[in-house]
Amino acid sequence: MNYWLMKCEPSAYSIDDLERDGTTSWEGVRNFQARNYLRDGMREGDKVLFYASNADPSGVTGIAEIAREAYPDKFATKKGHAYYDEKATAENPIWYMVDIRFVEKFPRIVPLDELKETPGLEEMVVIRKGSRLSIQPVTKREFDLVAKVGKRR
DNA sequence: GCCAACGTTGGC
DNA sequence: GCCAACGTTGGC
Repeated sequence: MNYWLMKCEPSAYSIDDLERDGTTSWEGVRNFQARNYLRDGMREGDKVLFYASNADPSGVTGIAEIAREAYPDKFATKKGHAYYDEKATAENPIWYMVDIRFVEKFPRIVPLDELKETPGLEEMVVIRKGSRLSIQPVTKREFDLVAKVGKRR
């Protein structure tokens, strides 16, 4: 099993939205490295740290899991849509999406500051300066640590 | 809202 | 294939 961190601005979609919806599609990834992780790395059942970016504070708000493996991002061929890409075709979709399922909402957010201060998380991609990837791999150790901290209190 | 860091594009 | 220009991300 693999572990991931997925970013989203809560003004666009939050852990509360995911709890309400149960399952949601994850479209709009338009970065090749993030696309590769999503398409080639994510498998059904993989666990996800759900991260709120551009938030006050930013941080991990809960856990999700991969409900459906990568399939072509249908919005890439939808003309006029914000996620439209003229280079994407049915034969060569370029971009992919997955479905994720709600697992749990932490009783409290684990803010970025705390991730930075937690021993054992020094190598986490998300705490690195200038780390803008919206989909990042996480080790099992990192995942378990963040989950433990998030469930505390 | 600012701006540093980063990815992408396109001229050459 | 270099690199300047541009657009975007995301912490602050």
